[in-house]
Amino acid sequence: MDTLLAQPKQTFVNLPPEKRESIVRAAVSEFAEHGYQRASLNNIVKRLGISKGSLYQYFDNKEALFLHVFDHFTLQVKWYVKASVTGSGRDDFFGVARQVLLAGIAFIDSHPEYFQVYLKVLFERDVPRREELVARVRLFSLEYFGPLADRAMGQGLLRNDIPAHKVVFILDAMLDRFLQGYAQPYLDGGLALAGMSAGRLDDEIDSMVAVLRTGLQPSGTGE
Amino acid sequence: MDTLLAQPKQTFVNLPPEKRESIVRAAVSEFAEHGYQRASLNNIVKRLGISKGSLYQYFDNKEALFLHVFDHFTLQVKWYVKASVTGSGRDDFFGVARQVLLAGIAFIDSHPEYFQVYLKVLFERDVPRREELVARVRLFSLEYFGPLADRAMGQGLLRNDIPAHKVVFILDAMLDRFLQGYAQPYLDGGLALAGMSAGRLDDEIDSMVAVLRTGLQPSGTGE
DNA sequence: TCATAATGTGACCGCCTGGTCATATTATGG
DNA sequence: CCATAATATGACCAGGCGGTCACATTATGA
Repeated sequence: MDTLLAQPKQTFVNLPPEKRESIVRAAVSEFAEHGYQRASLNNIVKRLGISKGSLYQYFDNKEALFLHVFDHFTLQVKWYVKASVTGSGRDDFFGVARQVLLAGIAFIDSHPEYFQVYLKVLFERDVPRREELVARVRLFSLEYFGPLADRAMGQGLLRNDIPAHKVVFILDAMLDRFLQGYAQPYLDGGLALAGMSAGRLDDEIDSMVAVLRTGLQPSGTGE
Repeated sequence: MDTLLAQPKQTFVNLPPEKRESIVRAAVSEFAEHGYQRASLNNIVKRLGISKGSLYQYFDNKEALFLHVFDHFTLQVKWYVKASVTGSGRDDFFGVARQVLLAGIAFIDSHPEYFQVYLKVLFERDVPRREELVARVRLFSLEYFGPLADRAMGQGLLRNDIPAHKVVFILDAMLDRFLQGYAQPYLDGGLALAGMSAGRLDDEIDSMVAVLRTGLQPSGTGE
């Protein structure tokens, strides 16, 4: 699960870090804009001002470059989510959901193109090892919220007429859709999430979580 | 809003209906599999057993063919949704939501490739007139639920601490995500929606709507 | 200094793309 | 029957793709 998808060649590892980073950045940018299949290695080397031969000294082929980019993406996401939750109270199921949502927003703000790569993978058919890539991100979400939901259910903090896995589905759907809307303006259902001020965004998140609370907590529980 | 995006050439209109339909079907299939940019006209004519020159006698170019396909898609969707709601009680906001969800499922079942085309458009960047295309579908949803939500709010059937447009966002997000999960197995958050029996699917839909009800109705209202 | 290894280069390859057009085939109606 | 219009065809074009490779350049260390 935590193994890397692809290793670059030794030549790439030997590169000075700043050059490595600029190459990854250019690749992310190209994959974000065009998805996997339409992304052009010619474009990438042109942006970087290096020759195509060099790129092939760093990575075996287009697929290896792409998988390397995706490895970076998943590592970053997991780091963001884990960092956001430690410290805050882990007992409040919906509080954790709120934290994860905020972490997602923060990630998109600081790595907008990485998130675009992910969205492209979701809806492009012939991406190499696509199922595996998507599973890495989504299973992370399910594995993360699943146990939390089970525990909350055990403690009577969730409605018992809805199975825990369905609670996770609803939560996951809401969070994912919110982040998609934030990243892609025309997906936000008229909420104008994209480019919203941090304060107003917090309000949106709070009311979103409030609805989840009301809908998913046992009916007697106070707010 | 209801004007067509693109007209085929007269030669196409003159074709016998079954040939027209087979051409549209082949185009839908190709666009569904590869999205707009990677879809290949060569593939389409190969499948159909016609020459490329013929295709260009029917449509000005790739874009016109694609827009014609999308026109068909939007017309079908609107027809499905409208047909599903007439007859049932229009007063129950969440009942309507449930009907629309069922209509979406029915549409995907009978036109799976059309829905794939739509999903591809959502996440592909350089689709011609993409914003306009997406707006046609999403605005339909907003324009459809917006007034319903306003009315329900006026009748005190919705929580008054959440603005109506936010209610619409939540509803839209949930419906859309549910349909995406139904159409793309790896998006369903572990619910295994795809290929689910009709009965179990209805259960999933009912509990989804139940959560929405509980979360969005005024706190005193019964279920 | 110099042999060797590591790295950089871009012309080139076969393949596929959307699109064109001169030509062949078929339908039409006087 | 035949002239004309409508339609069908596929070889062809320029351009872009991922990938290769013989060669040029640079770094290394004895």
